[in-house]
Amino acid sequence: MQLKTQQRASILQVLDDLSRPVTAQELLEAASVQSPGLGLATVYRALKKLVDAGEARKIDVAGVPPHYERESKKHHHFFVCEECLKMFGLVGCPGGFKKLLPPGYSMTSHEVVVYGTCRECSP
Amino acid sequence: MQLKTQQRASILQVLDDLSRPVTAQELLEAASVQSPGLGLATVYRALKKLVDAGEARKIDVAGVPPHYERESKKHHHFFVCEECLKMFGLVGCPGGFKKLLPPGYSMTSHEVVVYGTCRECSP
DNA sequence: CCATGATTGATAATTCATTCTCAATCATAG
DNA sequence: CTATGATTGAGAATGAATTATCAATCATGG
Repeated sequence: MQLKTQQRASILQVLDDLSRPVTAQELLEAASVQSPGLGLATVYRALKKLVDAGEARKIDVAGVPPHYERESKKHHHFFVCEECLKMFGLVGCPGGFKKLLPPGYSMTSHEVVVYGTCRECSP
Repeated sequence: MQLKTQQRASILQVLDDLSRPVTAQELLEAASVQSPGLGLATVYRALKKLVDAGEARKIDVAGVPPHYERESKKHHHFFVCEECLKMFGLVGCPGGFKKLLPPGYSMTSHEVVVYGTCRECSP
């Protein structure tokens, strides 16, 4: 049986409140405010359950460690700030990716990552 | 001083001949035909030199181990076959990524990965 | 309130890609 | 051909993310 614990509640709340993808470390630090002494293993355990349940997803992108975010049906692309290395979700999509495929190839999904400077880090 | 060895020649030739990004393992297996007994460390050493010299580049993409390809000024996007997990280069780009950015954000580069089924794996 | 099984934190262990170590071998200038 | 320094292969070592272990603690049905 799945028990309700303060730790998991904090983790889920932080994942919701910070509305951008975060690393397990970021999540640990943010959720530790609510749940002092929180352990990294607990963060990973919570993330694993959420991902398995389809309520969160892991995002692997070149140049930064893996990030996690709440599953959402909307934005599915990402921005990585080269200054602070934070990741942000992007809404919308240019489309037109199928045109890039050679004959005989078919597309099931696609991923876009934009690198640059976020507002906070802009001069 | 940089010596010319059979191993490095094979590695470079395979990287050129297979005109698609490959993993260090794939490279080892392919180059072993020409250079029997080739070691993985040698492959990594050769790749490191090529990357440092700007003649090859490492491609990190979600779902597959890192791949390497000869540096080229042309295609810069990738296709990953979900069946055989091979990676292929794609020519062209839909563009229009800057439109996705919120105000205050700027773009320096972008990456696109298309997932699907390659010709070989298509029914 | 209590028994019981779930959860937790700390840390060891794992996994994978990659680099290091080192003795043996090889390429090449002279 | 030979000395010398570069390169090699094998396997150990590393670094980073993640998972397993285990004793202690906590949540919850009864």
